[in-house]
Amino acid sequence: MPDPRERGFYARSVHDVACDLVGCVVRHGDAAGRIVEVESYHQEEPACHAFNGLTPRTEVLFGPPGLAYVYRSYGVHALLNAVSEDEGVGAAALIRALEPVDGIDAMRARRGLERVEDLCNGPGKLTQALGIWLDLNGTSLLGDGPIEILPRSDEPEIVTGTRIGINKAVELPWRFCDARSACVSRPWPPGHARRRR
DNA sequence: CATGGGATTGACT
DNA sequence: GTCAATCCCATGC
Repeated sequence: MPDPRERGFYARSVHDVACDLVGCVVRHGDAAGRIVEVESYHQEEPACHAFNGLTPRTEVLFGPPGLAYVYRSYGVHALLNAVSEDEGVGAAALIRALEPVDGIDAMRARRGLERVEDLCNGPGKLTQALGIWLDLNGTSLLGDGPIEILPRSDEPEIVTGTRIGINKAVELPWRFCDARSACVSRPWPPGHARRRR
């Protein structure tokens, strides 16, 4: 598998990128977490911000692969994506949940919560826990910017499901989760350990 | 220029 | 299960 510190990792089908990001580690400053949930978005499909073409908001989405696309959601939260596919194609992998690895006390302080499972089990939660804000939109994820994504140290068992919180193209199975992680956001997809009989 | 709608979360019934 | 917070931006007149 390609290395997420190289641009080629992101210059592939956004679905492959999303799937391969599960198990990788995101670091920002002293805080880091293992990715346990990712969704893919592509310009050909109406749930993607790039569906309506190049606008001021989506400029980074169409930029070179390996950039962070950070945008404001519901006027309140920052959501972190990895820009994927070739430059000029609007596609990105939305990082939706992490298992805290490093800097857990700093995460607790930023989140105002104690339970480790609740620090990063949602896309707006993990940016708050890591201290990632909108000013990091457009920065590199390849190790030469403030946010870094490091390779897997193990091979996760991945379950797929439909994406969360959208009302267009809801049927596409473009959500990828670590089947065994306790930090996946709800609702859990079919086949997730917490949901098994 | 006015309006409507989110790739969410946390609090509450 | 419901709901408000909150603000940028895409859309339409």
